[in-house]
Amino acid sequence: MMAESTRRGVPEATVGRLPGYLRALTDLADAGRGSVSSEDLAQLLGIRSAQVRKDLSALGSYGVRGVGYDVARLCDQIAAELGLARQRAVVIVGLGNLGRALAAYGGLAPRGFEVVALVDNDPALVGTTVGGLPARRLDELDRGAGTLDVGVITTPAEAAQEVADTLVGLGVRSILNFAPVVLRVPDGVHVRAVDLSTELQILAFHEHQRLLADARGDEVG
Amino acid sequence: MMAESTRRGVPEATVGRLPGYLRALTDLADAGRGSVSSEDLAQLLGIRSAQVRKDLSALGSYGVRGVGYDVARLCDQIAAELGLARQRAVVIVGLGNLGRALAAYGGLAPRGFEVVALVDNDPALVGTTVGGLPARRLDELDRGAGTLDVGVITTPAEAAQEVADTLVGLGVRSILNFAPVVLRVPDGVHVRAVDLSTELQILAFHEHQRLLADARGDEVG
DNA sequence: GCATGTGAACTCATTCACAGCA
DNA sequence: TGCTGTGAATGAGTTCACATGC
Repeated sequence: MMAESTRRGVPEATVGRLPGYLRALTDLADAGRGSVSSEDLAQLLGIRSAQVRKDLSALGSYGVRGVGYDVARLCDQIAAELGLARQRAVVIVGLGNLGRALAAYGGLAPRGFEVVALVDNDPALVGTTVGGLPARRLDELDRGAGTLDVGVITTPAEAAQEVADTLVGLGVRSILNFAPVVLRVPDGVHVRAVDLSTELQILAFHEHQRLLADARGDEVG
Repeated sequence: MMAESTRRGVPEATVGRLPGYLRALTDLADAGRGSVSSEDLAQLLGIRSAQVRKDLSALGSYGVRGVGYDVARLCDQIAAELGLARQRAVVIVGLGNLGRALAAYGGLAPRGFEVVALVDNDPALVGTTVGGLPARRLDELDRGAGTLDVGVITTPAEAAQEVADTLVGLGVRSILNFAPVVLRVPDGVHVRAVDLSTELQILAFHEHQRLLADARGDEVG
């Protein structure tokens, strides 16, 4: 069956860069720039211009040959693609140092994400407020919270799977997991994992390789 | 020219999974498991067994056909590959909520990373201690800190590039950047970026796509 | 028999190079 | 002329399927 207008199917690698484009374009818009070339954007993101053009043309975007892309329009285009028209409701589960830091982070609301609920099962924390929001128990969450779009898990590793199960039960279909475990979730639920140790170990690997290369007296690769 | 033993060249995608293997194997070792199959590991990491075998054989690893991999040995093998024999010295720059949370995080030391210095340029913070370490100014960092392996940047976006430049000047060649900017660094310096808004926006994209799909009454992909 | 290790097939992503159009 | 949009070429990563060896 033929597609109505262009068939959607933005490559995952492109999706991963869209927030970067959006950030750069927002900055350009704030600076009063009306249009921008793929080469400029490439510089700003640290990638190649052909990549930029491929990415943007995957959105069905309209650049102007010989001129570039209209900054404001491309902004809107990408924001729409990311579904940022609607504000998202975020719940943070786990109010340790990291959870509290994220709860207090001011960079979310202006980017379309509003923290609407905080959760911790530690009785000492329940009832206290962080950034104006009260902490509740996970099992009280269904009431009064309205629809939740995104769950952020900042619990210890041991608790994370159970939290994820509960969130999925509440209808959450997007999870950002900071706990160092692989979460099992049903099809249709998206999980992204952020792990500090993992990142550091990857950096360590490269440092180690450089060390080995230096010891061998290799040319710089 | 022929390689001495197997030529090193672990694919980047494999490197990204090594910390996950290490975590799973550490857990297995703690649980007293002596050996493990690629299928078991695949389950634990949420990937396929062929992937596991490819990854591990890239390390020149010795599994035993018909049996599996020796847990303790594979642990050592991967730790060696990641260069974790040596403890790494980490400096955290930017002692806002996130920086302080990371400074207080206990999960680093056991994984080979020791926070040896904390930096912030806010006079109100300099001299205070977080997790037993005093906060100093960035320009005092060269003295008494010994060698720094990894810089973690948790400053506001505006300050991040300057901090990165300074760190590079101090000999740091691995940077973990939490600030929402693309850092420019010389060749040979590795940067990994972690950005909360980016992650959330990627999740939002997929949620948005599901919504569109639902509205069209599509089959589940 | 059973699970590893690996060539080959395949899918996904990046880069090139140039046609097409303002 | 200059910059976009894109087919073609290349490269990276994943999956398949089976020969290999304990």
